[in-house]
Amino acid sequence: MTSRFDRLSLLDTFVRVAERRSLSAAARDLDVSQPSVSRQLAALEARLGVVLMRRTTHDVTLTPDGLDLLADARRLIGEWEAIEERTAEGGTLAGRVRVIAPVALGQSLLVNGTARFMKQHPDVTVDWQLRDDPIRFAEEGCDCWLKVGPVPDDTLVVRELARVERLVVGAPESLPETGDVDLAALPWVTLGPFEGNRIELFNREGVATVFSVSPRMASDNIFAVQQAVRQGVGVAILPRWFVASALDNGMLVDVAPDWRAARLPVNLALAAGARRPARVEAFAEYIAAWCGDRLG
Amino acid sequence: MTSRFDRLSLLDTFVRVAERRSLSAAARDLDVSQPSVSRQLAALEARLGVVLMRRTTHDVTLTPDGLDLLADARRLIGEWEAIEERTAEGGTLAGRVRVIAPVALGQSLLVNGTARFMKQHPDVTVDWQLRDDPIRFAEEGCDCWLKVGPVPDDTLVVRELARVERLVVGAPESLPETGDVDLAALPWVTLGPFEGNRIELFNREGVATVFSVSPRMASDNIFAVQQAVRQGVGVAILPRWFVASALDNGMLVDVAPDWRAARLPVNLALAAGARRPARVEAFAEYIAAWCGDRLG
DNA sequence: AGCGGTTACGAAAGACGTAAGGATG
DNA sequence: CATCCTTACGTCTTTCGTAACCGCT
Repeated sequence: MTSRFDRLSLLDTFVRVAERRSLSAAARDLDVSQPSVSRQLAALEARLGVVLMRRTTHDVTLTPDGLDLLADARRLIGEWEAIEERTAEGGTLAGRVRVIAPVALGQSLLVNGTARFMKQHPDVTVDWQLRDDPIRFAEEGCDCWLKVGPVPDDTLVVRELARVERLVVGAPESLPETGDVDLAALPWVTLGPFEGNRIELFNREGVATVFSVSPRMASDNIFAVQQAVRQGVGVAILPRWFVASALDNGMLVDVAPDWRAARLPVNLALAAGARRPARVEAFAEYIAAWCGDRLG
Repeated sequence: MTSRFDRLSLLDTFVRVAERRSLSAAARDLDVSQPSVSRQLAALEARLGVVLMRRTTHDVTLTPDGLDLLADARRLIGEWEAIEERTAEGGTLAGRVRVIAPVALGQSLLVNGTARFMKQHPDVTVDWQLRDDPIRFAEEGCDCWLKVGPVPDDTLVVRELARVERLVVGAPESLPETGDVDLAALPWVTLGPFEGNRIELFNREGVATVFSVSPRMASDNIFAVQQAVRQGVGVAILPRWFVASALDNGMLVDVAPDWRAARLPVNLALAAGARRPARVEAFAEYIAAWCGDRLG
């Protein structure tokens, strides 16, 4: 009756099965027999008095109870790992860190920026997923979520990395030579998630100016917007970190040096446990420093 | 080599031994043989690669590593309990909640106030420790810490329950009959931890008045101060909740209705885990509501 | 000398893997 | 019908309690 299974191992198998959606696959991962996984799962369900997974022969799906457990299980496992790692101090970091980040931020800045981290910690695997859709953190098995704008999940610990400066840029040849430009009269290219047709800018004193535009082009992809601007389609609001080199080499110009769009916060979110595995803490620390330097 | 011990049980025994400062006592508590405890402790130490406790024949003391582990171990155990309780929903709460609270707050308000909670949850034991010294939360095995003033421990989650109103009270017969009193000229009784010889009061507009007094009496005990005031030794600054009934029945009067001392925050602190056992959450919720009603 | 922690040993319990059974797409 | 999960069974590992041993006050 008293299952002498290690409760943390039980959670571990549970998480593995949930991730692989298969008992057999989890068994291979964990290097045990498949019946063993089956028994452990059954034992966990018996212990909690709840059905965690609905098994059909060709798929395994979490019940609502299972979904609830998933986040807690991952956290508990992580906290145990943190304990083991802390006492075995000085040891080299190892394991996998799963990161979700916005496409734009990830493919240019972040992935490049982690090269040094990867060299420093050769046994750590970083698994990047670049996507812009809001995620259900708890269900993803994600260790570290980077997001532009507020993080809509109060089960997470959020740290603001930077507030990115955004400015109006255009291709130099497509702009009037006169110093003063009528921003509202220019053709605009807008970046989907952040602007509608309403542009709001602030000068150094914090005074706002608002005007409507009917964009010549709109896209949810920041690279597409930049390309369009370079080719003279119009002007756009883009983050400074993204256009810094283009500004330096003259491909783009700061159309309205006195005006800036509201700064957008870049946040880093971690699961809310009291402790996290050392590899996760180290990665978060590293990426925070990197972003602070580059985006601030 | 592969210790098949349940890691959470290992932590549980470790905590028990730390609390009882004895392997034998812990064994009795846990209803296992004493050698079993010895083995589990050894297994945990082997697993973490650290000596957790220094055992002499008549005492067991934690090493620094052991001290570090203690808080984490308690948290992990609590979080597992939270998992078990959440799934076994609707179940009746059980177990022990250890509370540390200031003497004054505890012996009058709090302990009385929990009567209904105790009735609602007959299987929950509440273990009150009333003391005013700052505690090392992590080492105490405390679930819930009530404190007046800021909580100097960033490993805790703090919730402000109330900001208590404090007013100048005196015994009616010992006061001049005239409406206007010169507060600085009255004899004072001061409450140790909160006042020195410098009294600062605010009127409704938030304007401050400061004056020095040389107290006729000083004490760190709020009951002693109240007694002295009632017997006409002098006036004192006391919290409204504490003197409310004395004000109602005329034993004390509000000496300076236009002036109030700065409100003192009453905080509730819990260990910072993502989840806590249901009994702890329930207790915290209850005591917070109670204090909000009575102290606000 | 007594109390308390560790080590030794036999016994019992439980978890594992292999193999058979059953359900589903 | 093939795949995947569950149940059955025998083996083996591991933990448990009892008992002897050792150290400290």
